[in-house]
Amino acid sequence: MPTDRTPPRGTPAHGRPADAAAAHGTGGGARSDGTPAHGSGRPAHGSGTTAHGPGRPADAPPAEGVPGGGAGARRRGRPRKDEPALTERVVLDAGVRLLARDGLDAVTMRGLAAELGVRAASLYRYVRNKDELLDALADEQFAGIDLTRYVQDDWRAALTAMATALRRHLLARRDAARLIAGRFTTGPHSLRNIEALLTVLRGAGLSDHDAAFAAYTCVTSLFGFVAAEQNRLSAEVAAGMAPREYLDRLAGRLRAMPADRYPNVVALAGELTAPDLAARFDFAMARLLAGIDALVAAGEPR
Amino acid sequence: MPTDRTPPRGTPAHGRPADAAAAHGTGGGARSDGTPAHGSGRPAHGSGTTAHGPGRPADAPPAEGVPGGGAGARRRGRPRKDEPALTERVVLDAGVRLLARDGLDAVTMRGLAAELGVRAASLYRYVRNKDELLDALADEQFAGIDLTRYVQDDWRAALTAMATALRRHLLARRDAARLIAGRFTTGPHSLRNIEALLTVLRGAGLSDHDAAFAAYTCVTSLFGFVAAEQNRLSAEVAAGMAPREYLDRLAGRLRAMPADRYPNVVALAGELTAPDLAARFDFAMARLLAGIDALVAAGEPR
DNA sequence: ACCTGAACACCGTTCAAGT
DNA sequence: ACCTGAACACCGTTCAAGT
Repeated sequence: MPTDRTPPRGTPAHGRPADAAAAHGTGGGARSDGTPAHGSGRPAHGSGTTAHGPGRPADAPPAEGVPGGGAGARRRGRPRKDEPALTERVVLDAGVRLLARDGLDAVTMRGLAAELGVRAASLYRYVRNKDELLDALADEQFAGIDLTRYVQDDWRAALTAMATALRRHLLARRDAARLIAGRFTTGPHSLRNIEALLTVLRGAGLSDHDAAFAAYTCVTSLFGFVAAEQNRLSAEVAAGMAPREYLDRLAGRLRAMPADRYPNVVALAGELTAPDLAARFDFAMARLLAGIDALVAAGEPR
Repeated sequence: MPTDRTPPRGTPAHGRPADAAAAHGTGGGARSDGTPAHGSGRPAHGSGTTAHGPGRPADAPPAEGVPGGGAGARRRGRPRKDEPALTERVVLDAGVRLLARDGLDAVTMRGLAAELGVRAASLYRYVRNKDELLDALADEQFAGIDLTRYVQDDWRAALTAMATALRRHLLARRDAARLIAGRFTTGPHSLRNIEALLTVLRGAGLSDHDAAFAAYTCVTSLFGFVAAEQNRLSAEVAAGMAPREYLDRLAGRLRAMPADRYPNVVALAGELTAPDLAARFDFAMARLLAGIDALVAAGEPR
């Protein structure tokens, strides 16, 4: 249960870094241990049952602690064999693991190095900087989902299935939305899924122009929705409340607003704080589909 | 509640401001909904020109290096007068200024303190931590826009005008989307605009349930779109390229993909990298409107 | 070729101590 | 009551070394 929270007071609570974009100059910032183990209900995330990409090393061994195995004597240079020990792939996989396990704020160069039993400076042989690492990590979030399998003749059914699967996939990945929303991804995994989306939209009869624009609309809307959803979830966790309590409190706040200035907010306080985000998502996607349908219908007559 | 536990360890006198506990961890932050004046005339938001609250010392000298004028002797305690010198409002305004001028990554506690001619530790009397500061800053991004003025009988026209205005507003604010997309905002400025949106949607004839859900859909979709747009823009900047060059390069990359595996991506490379994001936004909003229209139409007959 | 220690210039946050 | 210096435990990144 998510109830155990309240930032740990012994340790400095470091604010949320708002991420790490700056390629230069000032670093990103700190990590916030404010977030606990990510207990909020929902299907188990981590490595679960999702389909993997093609020939990936899969979940890989969890990075052995210390090389050499002996005493604490760390020597310079590299240890023995002339196998690289590190590769870009290994670094990236460790990043994925770290992100899934401890969240985005725990993904630091030093932390990642520790995950690999190595020092931070070593990583710079495999990634240009942290920003590039996060870009790669963002694309990597799509490694485990292949929308191609949802392609079918009934375009409405296909789009609905894709949207549902994508939402579920992202929600199951810690901080995925926060990571993705913060950068512009055009990596290989993303493209595979765009391809599937375009297949369906063109199959529905949309023009090239409309298909491309509709795909963009679907993607940004879905990301926007899931980002908001994942943020709300972590706001609940940060507040140390169960979802229901958090929402009830919010509803209470809304209802307490001056009714002359916010009549609709007050009147709809209940609806606005409805807990079932899956229903809201279905609503959103249904509206989008209906909107696209209008375009399909307009094209058909000819 | 994360708020009340963790009493200050050493000093009993160091209790945090009473209102902080009352306001609760959520978005709104420490100030309750009353919110001080904050003229927010909207127009010039740039740097020096922002509207001020009531009796503020105005823009104040940009933090003179040394007080007293003489040697580098910074003394403890506060200097002379017993006016507070800092208030929550002043801190927040400085944050807004810093964000607008130097971007989100420049908003650090130390940097903000420097902006105010003060040391970082002083800020903790006015904000609980950086995360809360950013929450307040996120809501503050909506201080300068009032969607109420776009309310009108023609709901389609109203929604279109609102969406356009909101997009333009956010795009004009450095890193606004990145800031907002990363947190769940329920502050006073946000609520005012939600109110306007709900007014229009209910006016269109939607049920309470549908109006609330449609509002949520509009907001998350729009944020998703603008976040992607602002990210792309900053990706261009980070790449040090002109927009056209950046997109041409991207189009080239897409066209170079294996056509057997990504036939649609390759075929639509041009459309997918179309530079006119305003057109894409209009497309997205038109689809959403059409989707909502289907709902309105379904409700009307009865 | 690959990894490291050490350093640099930053972070957020706490707290006893000044005025 | 309000602000500060100093400290703590972190950051990202560079670079001259070691092996």
